[in-house]
Amino acid sequence: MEIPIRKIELANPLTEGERGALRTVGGHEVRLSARTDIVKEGDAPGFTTVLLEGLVFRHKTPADGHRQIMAFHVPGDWPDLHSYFLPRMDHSLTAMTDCRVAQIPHPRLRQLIEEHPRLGQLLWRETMVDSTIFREWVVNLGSRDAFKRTAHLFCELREKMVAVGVSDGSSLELPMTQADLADTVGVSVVHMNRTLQSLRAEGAISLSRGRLQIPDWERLKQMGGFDPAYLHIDSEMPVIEALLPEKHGG
Amino acid sequence: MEIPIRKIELANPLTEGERGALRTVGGHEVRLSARTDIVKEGDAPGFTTVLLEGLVFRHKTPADGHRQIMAFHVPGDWPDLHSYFLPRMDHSLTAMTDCRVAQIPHPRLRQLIEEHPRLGQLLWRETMVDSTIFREWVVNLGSRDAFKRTAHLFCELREKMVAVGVSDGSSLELPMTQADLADTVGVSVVHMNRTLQSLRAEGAISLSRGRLQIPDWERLKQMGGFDPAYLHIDSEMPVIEALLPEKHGG
DNA sequence: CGGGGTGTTGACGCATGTCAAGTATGGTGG
DNA sequence: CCACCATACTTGACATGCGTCAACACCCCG
Repeated sequence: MEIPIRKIELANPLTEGERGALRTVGGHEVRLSARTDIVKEGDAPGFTTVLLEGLVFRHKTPADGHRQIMAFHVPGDWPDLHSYFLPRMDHSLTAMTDCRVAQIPHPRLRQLIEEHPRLGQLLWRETMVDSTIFREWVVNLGSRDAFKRTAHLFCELREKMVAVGVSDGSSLELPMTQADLADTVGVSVVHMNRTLQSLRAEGAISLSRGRLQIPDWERLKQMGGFDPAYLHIDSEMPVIEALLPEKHGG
Repeated sequence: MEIPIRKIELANPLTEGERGALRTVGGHEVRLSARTDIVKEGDAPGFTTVLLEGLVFRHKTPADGHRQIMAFHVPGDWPDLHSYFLPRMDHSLTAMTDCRVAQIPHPRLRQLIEEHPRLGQLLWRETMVDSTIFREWVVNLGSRDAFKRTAHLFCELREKMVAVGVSDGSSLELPMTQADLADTVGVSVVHMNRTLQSLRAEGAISLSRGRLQIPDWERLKQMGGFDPAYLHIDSEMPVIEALLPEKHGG
């Protein structure tokens, strides 16, 4: 089991010791078929999940309303890391495609963080990037119409997938239904259908058989009012240098 | 300058050493008048802000759209802690009322975290709670109508204010305009005005001269479909016990 | 006493929801 | 290979939540 480090390393290169620690952190690897729950709202899982392969999403169905999807995750993400500090899940985590995940027991995670404090800080940074993305979703849902919201979502998915190397930027594997998209963007299925037709008519995308094609990336970006800064994909993390083992050891 | 620990301690009591470290962390105390920016989108502040007194909010105005308010913060919150790892601000932080804040230079923060790793973890936990709140805002904006969204917002503000002791639960000081509320809930000013009238007509609230009255808390909660679990106000943080200095020292 | 920000109201239009009836599409069993 | 079914997608007609515009009322502050 090899935990993907590509995404973490975008912020700061790992040392050999840190890579080794991740390699030997333990936990089991699990294969899941599409549409199965990994953890459910209300659960208190004793482990943290690292996505190795596939696409997963987080969602919640409030008592009074409809299901809302709140995040999609790509390989290298730790989508329920918060369960380490906030044991009770306030939403569910479900596989969108067939997936491979690593499940790291919390005690192992604690050991990892204690022995490699810089890894802890890199994960903390991941938590903050996650938070930034949710804020952008708030902006998206609160201030844009269905057309822009949908374009923006596709932009985000593309950038995240390109960053971890599962897309070349011109097309992505997106095996979700229009109902899934509707519950993400906060519109009805019927309206999502019409929104997708507009996007197609504008030549911004084509979407069929689970694959999204992006013939004109600049155009799609412009339609969604997309500014990738919030993803912090290549932003530096200056303060952590001081914790590098090399700095202490010589 | 006394950094409020009440909120942090809800998760886990602090040791005397940790309290002392917070007390002597340094940085200056600053007074701000209402409606002044603390940090702006695009800034790379060299410090982290702790709110000591007052109400602040975070917001962003995308190039193509309207201002979106994405968070309100109460005393004890660290609203721009992320600037420690993600230097470039992707949104602005502004005082809603006259405020007192502490500005802790990042190097001091690093020192604090290195010397008191458990404090670092408690702050990491705060980051996760923050993230949880943004997710709930996504649910709120994506799956509820203006009436419920507004009721839900008031519920959240009440609970946060009660938790840190600036409200008794029956009324709160909320000196924001209807335009502010509209930009939070993602509706127009006119519609917010009508929504507030409905809430008043239902007897759920009254709002005037900057004060929100909540005559029937249970009713308001029910109208907003509000479940306070996501605030994690009194949830435990079990894994951190092991880092308590007492456990090591005896 | 005047003026700017804030709150309120009505008329009207558009984005989006709901309902209902289809048409593809893909998987399964005979 | 076909018949069948369930699920997804699509379309039209209509209802409604919400936005926009414009006018006016209120209120604090100078």
